[in-house]
Amino acid sequence: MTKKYSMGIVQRLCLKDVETMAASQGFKMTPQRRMIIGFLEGATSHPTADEVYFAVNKKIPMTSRATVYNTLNWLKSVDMLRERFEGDKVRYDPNCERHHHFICRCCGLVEDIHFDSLQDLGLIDLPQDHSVESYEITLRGICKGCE
Amino acid sequence: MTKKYSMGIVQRLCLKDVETMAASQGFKMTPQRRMIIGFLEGATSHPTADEVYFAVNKKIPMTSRATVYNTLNWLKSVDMLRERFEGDKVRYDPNCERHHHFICRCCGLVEDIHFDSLQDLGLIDLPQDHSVESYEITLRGICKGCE
DNA sequence: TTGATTGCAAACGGTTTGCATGGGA
DNA sequence: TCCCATGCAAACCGTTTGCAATCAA
Repeated sequence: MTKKYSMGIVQRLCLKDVETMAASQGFKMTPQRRMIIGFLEGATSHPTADEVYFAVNKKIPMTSRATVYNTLNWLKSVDMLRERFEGDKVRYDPNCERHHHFICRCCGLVEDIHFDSLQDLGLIDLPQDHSVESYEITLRGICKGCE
Repeated sequence: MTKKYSMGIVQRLCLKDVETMAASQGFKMTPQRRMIIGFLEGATSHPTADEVYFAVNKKIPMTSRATVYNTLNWLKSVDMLRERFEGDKVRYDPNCERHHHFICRCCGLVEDIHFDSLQDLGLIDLPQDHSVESYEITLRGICKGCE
């Protein structure tokens, strides 16, 4: 499964975009894939593979872990899903817009921070020795619920 | 192994500090621990557990993986070592000073960026709903070697 | 002396793989 | 029809655990 797909700036994973991409790249849509994508679309947090597995099986009690991983890796390989390591597990982030994160050191909550809500760093300040293409900011602290 | 230790601001993992901490907290120093810490002290990159294991065994050919993990977790639990997920594996960062990172999307190189070399964000811009204690910036791009 | 630390090997948990079956296009 | 995707189970791999032996303090 090589990376063949690029659609420019994808804001957020959505079924419609995946259908388009699949059709043009020769991938097949299946009920399982639609369920998985549907769940990710609506996810406000950053689910783990297992959370996807259980959520999908609550609706269609017949989706194997292999299919879940296969689908997640497929979406990752076409840049429609991001993998992040948070706390101590891998999580999947359907938000492909540039954004930052807030992580609560108490409960592990991860919240997206809209890119524009933090000031732009300004490329002038970035180190010159490497070619920097993007950046993201991770804020750490205590969330409202834990305070 | 509960977290009992706090030494204020630790700049960078060093054997001397660990010896002091161990003595005051009732932990024991062993040749294996000294080797592992010695390796981490001098590491310019962010080694994986396996890299530590092989590096240490090159010098003392008798340190088990269990001991490596045990020591890494011990240092982590007393805030003298940080765990990071980079690329697709867990890595250990002996630099406990506030700093940022540059990650090469081509070779996976991780380089520390001195905190002061990026402008301070200014807390005014941070979201008000959670209590933000710190932040770090991850720069992504292509390193000099890969260009 | 004493109990923390070690090495070993088995266990564990998340992810991937091989293969035969099933189902989109 | 064709071959991509699926389910299952086994394999894999990094990490943790249980236990008896060892050794730092």
